[in-house]
Amino acid sequence: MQSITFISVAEKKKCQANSGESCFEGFDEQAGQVTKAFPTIQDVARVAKVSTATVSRALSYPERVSKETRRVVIDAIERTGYRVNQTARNLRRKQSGAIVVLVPNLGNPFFSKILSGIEATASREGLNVLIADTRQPQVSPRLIGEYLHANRADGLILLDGAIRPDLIPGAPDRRPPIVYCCEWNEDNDLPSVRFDNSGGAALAVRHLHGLGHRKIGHILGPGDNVLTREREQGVRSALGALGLEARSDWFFDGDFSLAAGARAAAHWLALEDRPTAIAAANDEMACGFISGLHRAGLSVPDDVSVVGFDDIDIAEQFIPALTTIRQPRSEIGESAATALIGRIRGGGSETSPEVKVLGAELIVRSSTRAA
Amino acid sequence: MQSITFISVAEKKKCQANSGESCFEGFDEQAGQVTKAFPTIQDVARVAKVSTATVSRALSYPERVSKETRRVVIDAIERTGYRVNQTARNLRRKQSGAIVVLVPNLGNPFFSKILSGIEATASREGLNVLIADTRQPQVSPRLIGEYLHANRADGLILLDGAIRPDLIPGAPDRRPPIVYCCEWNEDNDLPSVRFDNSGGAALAVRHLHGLGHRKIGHILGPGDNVLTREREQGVRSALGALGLEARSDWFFDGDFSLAAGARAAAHWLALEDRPTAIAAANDEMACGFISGLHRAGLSVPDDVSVVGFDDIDIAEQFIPALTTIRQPRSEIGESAATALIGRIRGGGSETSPEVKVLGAELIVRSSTRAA
DNA sequence: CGGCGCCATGCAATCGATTACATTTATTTC
DNA sequence: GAAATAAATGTAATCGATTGCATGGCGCCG
Repeated sequence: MQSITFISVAEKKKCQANSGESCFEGFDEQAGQVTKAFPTIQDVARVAKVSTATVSRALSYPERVSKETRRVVIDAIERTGYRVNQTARNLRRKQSGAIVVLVPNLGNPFFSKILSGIEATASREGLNVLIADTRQPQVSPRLIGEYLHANRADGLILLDGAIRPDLIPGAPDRRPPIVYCCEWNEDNDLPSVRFDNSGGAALAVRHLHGLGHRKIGHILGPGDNVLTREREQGVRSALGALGLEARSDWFFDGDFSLAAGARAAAHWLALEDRPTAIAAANDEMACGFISGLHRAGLSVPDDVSVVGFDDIDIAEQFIPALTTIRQPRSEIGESAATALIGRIRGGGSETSPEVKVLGAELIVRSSTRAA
Repeated sequence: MQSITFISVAEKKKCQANSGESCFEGFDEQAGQVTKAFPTIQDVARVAKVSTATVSRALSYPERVSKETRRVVIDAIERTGYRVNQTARNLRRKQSGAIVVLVPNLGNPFFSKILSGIEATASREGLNVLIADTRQPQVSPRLIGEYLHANRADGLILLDGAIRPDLIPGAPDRRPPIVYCCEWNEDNDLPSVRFDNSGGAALAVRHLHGLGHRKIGHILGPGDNVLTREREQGVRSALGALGLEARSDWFFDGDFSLAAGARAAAHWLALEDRPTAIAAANDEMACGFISGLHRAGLSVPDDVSVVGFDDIDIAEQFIPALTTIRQPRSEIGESAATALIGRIRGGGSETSPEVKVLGAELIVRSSTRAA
């Protein structure tokens, strides 16, 4: 709303000339035109010849005013070009009208679909979506703490499991409702919406086993990540259940990046006894792995089968098309937003489950084949 | 900030018991502990034994209060756990403290890096970033208009060239400063930050020409998009300058999607006289094209050379690694945010250029080779 | 020493809406 | 037809900060 001149110079002159009230209104009765840049509820009330309370009610509780009055008010709003000042409304209602989404690395396309789901749901509910990147170099815990405070947002969605709201100073009642999405933190029991990561990883392993593979490796995500642990654990327990060996030299370190996949390929190539199939903890690493092998003159799935995880856009068009574990990303965003909004509106007495787990699905394409 | 009980039941009792002021303060003098959930500037003033004006000044204009007072105020803020209520501040200052970024399809990873640049710059300047997806089905022009109004945001970045702020009803002085980013609209002259699209497309064509290709085709973006037109025009004029033919059956329709690239591949395969090189209007279509050919048993760059556009993450790890035109996406986001903030703070008297063009760069990888 | 000006601070109006409570008007009930 | 009840509207306090104006204290100058 930057700098505002409520009454233009031309109008001021007119004002001195006729000293009428319509001048202060900023509403030119003659022309029936809007002349004030930012009419307030007072202006509407004046034009509609009712009190501001009535205007407010006509907007917020239409059933509380008579049909006739409603019409008059709507009409006045249109004539003045009035828009509710959200800031004033929020101040009075003690809310911020926004939810904050804390994203680790906004540049990562994995999050954009989730964000899209969140945004769709939130905007449908009349909430603004504020985003902040938690991994920007200049972002201090101090600033994060700022976002976690209730007077910044009505609610918070954390896509970054490393953020721990329970560690910020100040009583928990200064925090708005919080929901983790995708990731979570094992050191607190805040509600979360997540995929069945270990189940998905198990699907991948069983798929490979079903194709006859008995030597199965895994490319891990970054060490400090909860998804990494879940997916690894899913792989290990599936291997165990199938009576297969989990050889430590077949578990390659990674960090969810394409480059990490390429590095894993180099390690794979250096092995004496190579696994015949690889389950990667995400699609990027699977692609990087395939790409690394390709540069070495090997081919997927001829030389090794590869399963990814996530089903990112490119997976389907990659060469070879990537067999992967699909997670409904847009859906998880919607689900997290819905859960959060429930908590915001519910005001504490919450009956919905603390943890919601969304199923994952195996998508078979061309990067896997019989051993 | 949802529903708030300012004084807990336990405290109320204590309050009746000793009827002291410290009760109303919500600050337990004995323990030196914070007991009020949301202390206000009044509480700080009381604890610091100064007026609210002084507290406010100590925060906003530290040089306006004495050193001693500043210390006392800071101390009181820490003891009470006070945080500025941004809503109240914004109301008084007639600002919203936020910029809105209107994105066409948030799910598209192309935008996430740009968003990241915008967010980094804005948060450094103390502005919140609000995002909205303009292509959600339930988003009406009405709602977009809501975002375009100055009392929603202090400024606006449009990543969607199809949005036309000049068409919304109401005087232009009800709009906050606006900057287009990446895309723009030819029907108005709002400031914009963009890449050199035609120059980039020309780079691609000259690269192919330099490799000896004389039959060059192009896969277009969606018809209504300004980038599509610029890139096509860049291709055509480069072809012209090199004395090459721009054959209409070598210009394939597309829409920036992977699938469109695959469709173009089908069309290419169906041609009698095929171009030996293709410049795609973006990387996704280039990948889709390559993938489509691969499924037909053909290979890039052996059978045809392909240049993409954008240099998305996957380009480097695609098989073959994609030759493409790199655009500094994060940088354009920063640049747009900087331009916008300049306009917000500058308050109208703006000297920076209305259109800023960022250069594009050719990245040669393995999807192109000599004819 | 009186007057001027500056500095630090306080008082109170203000931003623009919402809403508890009061008041008026209409409707129902006996 | 009077009393009770319900519906519609108005009055004014309120949300929590910022800031124009007023004031008191202090130093400086002639």
